[in-house]
Amino acid sequence: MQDERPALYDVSKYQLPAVTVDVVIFSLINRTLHVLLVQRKRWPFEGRWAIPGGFIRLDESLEEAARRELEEETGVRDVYLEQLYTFGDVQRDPRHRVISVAYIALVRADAQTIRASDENSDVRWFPVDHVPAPLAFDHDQILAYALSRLRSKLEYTTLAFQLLPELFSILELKHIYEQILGEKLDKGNFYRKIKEAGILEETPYMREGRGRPTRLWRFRRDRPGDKQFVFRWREDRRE
Amino acid sequence: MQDERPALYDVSKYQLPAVTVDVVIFSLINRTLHVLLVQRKRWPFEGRWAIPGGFIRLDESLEEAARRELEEETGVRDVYLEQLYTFGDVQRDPRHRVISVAYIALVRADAQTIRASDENSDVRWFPVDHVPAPLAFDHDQILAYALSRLRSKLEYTTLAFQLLPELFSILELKHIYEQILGEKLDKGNFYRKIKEAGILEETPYMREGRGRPTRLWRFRRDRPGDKQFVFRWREDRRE
DNA sequence: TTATTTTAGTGTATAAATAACACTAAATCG
DNA sequence: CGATTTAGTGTTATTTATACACTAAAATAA
Repeated sequence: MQDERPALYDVSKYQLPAVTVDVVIFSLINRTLHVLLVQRKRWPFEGRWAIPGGFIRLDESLEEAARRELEEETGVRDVYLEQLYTFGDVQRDPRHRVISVAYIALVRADAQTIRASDENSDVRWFPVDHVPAPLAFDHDQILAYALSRLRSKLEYTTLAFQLLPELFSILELKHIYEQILGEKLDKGNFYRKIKEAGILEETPYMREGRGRPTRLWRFRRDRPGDKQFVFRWREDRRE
Repeated sequence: MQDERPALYDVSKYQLPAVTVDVVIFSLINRTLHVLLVQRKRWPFEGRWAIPGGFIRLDESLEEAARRELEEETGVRDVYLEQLYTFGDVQRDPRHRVISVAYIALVRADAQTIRASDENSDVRWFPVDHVPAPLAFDHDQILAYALSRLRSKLEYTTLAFQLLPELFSILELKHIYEQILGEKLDKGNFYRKIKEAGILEETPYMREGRGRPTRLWRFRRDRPGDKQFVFRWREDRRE
């Protein structure tokens, strides 16, 4: 118990579980939150859709494995990535004991280098409220947890910006919040809060549409470290 | 990539990392937040203090492993347990690739069945701001993260109650908040908020001390499911 | 060419939550 | 029996949230 780790030669004495890294990849497509799923071709759960993932290699960290997986599936580098939770129930995979470290990735709307475009692909984007349930393994549970984490972090982090392109309007940002929180927000209050937060940088650009043109903004990465960002929309949330 | 999991016989083709479960065990001792550490007896990090942990067995879930570990170290069952984070840097253990799933446990002040009492033990409680740093492996990092999680969850969960005995005074509860948050709270505002939250149940008991005796309360587990518990002391926190 | 529709953006009155701090209460201590 | 100690309540100013009405600038329709 004290010396809980065996010496090197001891490792072989233990039966080891397999470790995978699964990445719940979100993106905004047509103003709707989507998640990337892959279709399984073999037993178990043949034909079911699953969260993309793969075995960890001994020479890469968990996050490196997640980034590799992400790039393999989407071709995208340089995205927001965050560890979600580790799922380790004994029977989650019928073949072998598998422990899965789940990550969340947010891919920007304009970074669509993705090979998941055509209808017949075995890699596809699904709107988060229309996934082909049940998913393989315990992936319904993982997805549900990822969404819940997304919702709760939206309010006190700048996470929403990770889903937007470089330039965006304030109402587009509001739309993301509404998408993820699943509720309407007041326009005036949104404008006020987001401006007070001081995390937006005005650009000279406008976008024209049907009504009045809209100003485009960019996310200020260089935020003056002094005051912290808090952006709370509701009080009664938690994970 | 699509079929990211090999069939059963394939598992042996991969080199597998070892998986441990480490449990950061907190308790309140003499009104101060303490963490349980064990002293290593062998290389690597011989003599250094470490967060208790052990290898996962194939027939137990992650949480079961954490509970087993916890009971081995403290003799305590029935405690608050929550998964913290999974640490998997390649070089965190010099012997072998080890991925560690860290948990937080909160042990109630009155449940001191612990064999960590005497000074010469290799299992000991340390005040969280006086741990014998550096700890073994990356355990300084794990402990720091555990504390930060504890702080942020304190405000919107009933987590603090897990550290208190069955009966406690409101000022004792306030003291826990101050311990963990590391700042003084206003007495009047604390009384008001905790009472409005409706999570305390008054008991007929009092405790006598030097000044005016104090009323004892108990935590209401049977909270009427309707209104959610929010108990925020500061706005500018996150993890 | 003017009225209507559409989307963008601002302002304001009220309600609610928070923070600061002064006060009262019940016991022991000297 | 007054001072001290710890417990607990009350009051007010300030900040923040909420609801909702208003103005603005473009396209489109009459």
